Amino acid sequence: MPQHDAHARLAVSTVIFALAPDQADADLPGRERPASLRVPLVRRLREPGLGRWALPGGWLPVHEALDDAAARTLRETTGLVPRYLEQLYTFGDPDRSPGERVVSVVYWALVHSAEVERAVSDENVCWFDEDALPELAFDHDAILDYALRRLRTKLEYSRIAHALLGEVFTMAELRRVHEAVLRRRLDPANFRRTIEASGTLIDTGERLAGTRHRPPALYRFDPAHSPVASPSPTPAGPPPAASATASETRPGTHSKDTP
Amino acid sequence: MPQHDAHARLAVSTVIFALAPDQADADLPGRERPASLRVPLVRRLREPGLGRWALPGGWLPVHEALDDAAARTLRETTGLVPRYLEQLYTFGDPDRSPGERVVSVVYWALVHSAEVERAVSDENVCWFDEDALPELAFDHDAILDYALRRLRTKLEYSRIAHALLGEVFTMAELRRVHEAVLRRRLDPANFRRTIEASGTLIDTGERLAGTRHRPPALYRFDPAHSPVASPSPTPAGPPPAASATASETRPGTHSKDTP
DNA sequence: ACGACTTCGCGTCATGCTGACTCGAAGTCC
DNA sequence: GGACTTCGAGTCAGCATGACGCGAAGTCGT
Repeated sequence: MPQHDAHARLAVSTVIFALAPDQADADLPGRERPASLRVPLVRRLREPGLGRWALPGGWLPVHEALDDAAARTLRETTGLVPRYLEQLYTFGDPDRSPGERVVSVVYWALVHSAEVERAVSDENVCWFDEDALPELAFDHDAILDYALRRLRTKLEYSRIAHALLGEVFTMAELRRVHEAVLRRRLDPANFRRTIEASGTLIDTGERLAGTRHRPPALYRFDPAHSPVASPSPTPAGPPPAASATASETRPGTHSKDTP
Repeated sequence: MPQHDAHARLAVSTVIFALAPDQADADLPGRERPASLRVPLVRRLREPGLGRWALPGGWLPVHEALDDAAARTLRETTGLVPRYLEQLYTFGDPDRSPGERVVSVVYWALVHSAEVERAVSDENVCWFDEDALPELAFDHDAILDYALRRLRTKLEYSRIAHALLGEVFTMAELRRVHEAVLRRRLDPANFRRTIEASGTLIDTGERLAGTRHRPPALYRFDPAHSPVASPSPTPAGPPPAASATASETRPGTHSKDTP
């Protein structure tokens, strides 16, 4: 007999990453700062954890796909439309939330800089620098740590940095994205060589004017290389067309399930 | 007002891998067969999908951790106790299961050969060869494909092959595990060099007698190297201590949630 | 007993990727 | 016009990996 609270509730949350708007209003001569990642958080308006910062998210409606729910709650709470959205992990410890049992399917997303400008930002939605995070509600700290690790490792074997940039960009801009994510300086020459060898870039033939030095070439990502052939290659990514299961099966053992 | 079916139901399933018991009763002189992976499946005894093969699993009890539920349902349905268990992905398309909405948190596990002997195996639980799988219920085919890809890619940067072997093993046995997973022959000499360089093996000093050739050394995995320092290294693995979230937050937007 | 046969275990060599570094090119700013 | 900046291409050394050779150490057959 199913009681109305005999099951865990399902929530969907998302960790969003964006580049900190270029070191504008920097007092130093514009160099040396490796740029940093920023994360939007929302303030909780209800118990438990009232008043503390948390990842944007919401309950999962019965008829909505997980991906859709992640994208929707993201849009509703922060106004952001992600360029990259992938499932991260499902957290479900019984004691994570005081009160009822909540299982959260967590996604992680990348948005590009321009998108950040349009984003909501009031007293209840705020962007935090990666290394200046407040104390978060529940165990969202650990989730954020995990998402950061995933972003760093995934950047090394996948080409997802473009999701943090605009349509066209210079080699230096792309390199600074990598530097911000990996948190270390990269040699410009070697970086160029590696990227060009990967074949994921297309030279637009145009150059960026207005700089106070030699005008750099503008590149664009090869769309045929981003969704690197849906089925097989993306190893840790979301499964291709796969997306559903139901294993309410206990053949050998009789369960208390209603028949 | 929460109706009793206003939410999706939560299930937990597991994809289990083991090595096919060494090419015993092989008619050929024992060589050339690269060994293969085997997967235990259970027959569904209820609708939907009655009679078809599916991944072992069950409903998630309110107070049980996800990992525990995966291990328990695994034990109950197949009698297996995994050596390695990690969350794979959460599948939750609204239309995956006819009838009600079911979201499944899927794990993947490795068990070693000896464990397979003790495993349940009747008309409702059966082991299938990786490339002789039956048609599965729901979209469990896609899930299995995804788990295989994860196993293959993870084997390359992590040392998890030992989970498919016994306590001690020869270099050739370990190599054959890699060959079975990666589905290609590996050079014995180069394999030895790479493994030894990784420093994850301990030479027991003993040798395996009874072979019809030079007796190979027996190795054991360095336990200090398997859980490669919990916190940071394991990139795509399960989060270290992290394990819980609750993002029932919709600050900017009023939701239908009960306050 | 002894040679054939097997795999083990250690070695070399060539190749390719990566980090460190150099240097001319091409703009802007003073 | 000269100083200054970054761009973009090149060289060189170190390290990991694939291909391959060969003596070592057992068992099996005659």
